[in-house]
Amino acid sequence: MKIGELARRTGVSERSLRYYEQQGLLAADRSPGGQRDYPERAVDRVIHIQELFAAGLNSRKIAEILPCMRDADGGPSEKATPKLVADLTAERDRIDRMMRDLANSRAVLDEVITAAVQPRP
Amino acid sequence: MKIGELARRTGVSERSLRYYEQQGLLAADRSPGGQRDYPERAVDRVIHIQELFAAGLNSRKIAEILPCMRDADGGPSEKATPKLVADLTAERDRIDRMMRDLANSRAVLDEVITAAVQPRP
DNA sequence: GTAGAATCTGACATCAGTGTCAGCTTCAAG
DNA sequence: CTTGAAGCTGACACTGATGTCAGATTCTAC
Repeated sequence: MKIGELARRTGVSERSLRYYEQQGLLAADRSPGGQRDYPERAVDRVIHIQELFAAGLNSRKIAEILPCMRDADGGPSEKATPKLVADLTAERDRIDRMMRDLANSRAVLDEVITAAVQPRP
Repeated sequence: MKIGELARRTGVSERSLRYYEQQGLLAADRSPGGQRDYPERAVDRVIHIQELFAAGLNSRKIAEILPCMRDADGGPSEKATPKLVADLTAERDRIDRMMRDLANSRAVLDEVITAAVQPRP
């Protein structure tokens, strides 16, 4: 599959897909003329990458995690090192914190919205 | 209270406090010599600002919301306009989406961690 | 073979909050 | 008064994923 189709199917821009390759997150074969040729699994991989970006991880960390993830083909190709596990645990804690903060922020917004819709008598 | 104390009490850098003022988020009196003098309520206000930043709102939006928030003194000084309510509702939806995404990302991390700690037989 | 769509590389811009530094002024304690 | 800590302004850097553009090349359908 060429880059245009992958972009269309994942909703990720071609620019970003090339960036992912540059960061070592997403490999691609090349046609004789040099154009990228992605395997079918790239779709899931890109989606995984986006999930991790959405979680606030940077590309370096994502590059470490990806080989340890179970993908469409089955088990992970690498096992996480103790250090990576520690890092990931820290990230998970950070996400937990972020979710609590977001819940709080949501409540703040909600209060403003409610107050505006149903003003004090 | 001067800027150093406010920074210490809120955990926000002096640089950021000055930036908040520049963005119209945080007013301060000035001493005869020109130094900022914050009221006690500024502490809560800064915390509110941080909450909203953490929720992904930018300073423009925060500037719109702040006057509509209930602060230490009681009721909001302004009522949210219909447009602001619509904006805030959209933000709230965005936060909801983000929380779902984070929950998903958390599960992804958790899977990697679990797989590493307790490998398949 | 040729036209047009798709892809390539490389470079520069953006956003927005924050860090940091320089040079100067003000404040407070002795 | 003096001295050192704290504050002020203004400027520049950074981060890091993504947008965008230019100019060249490749692919695909006719």
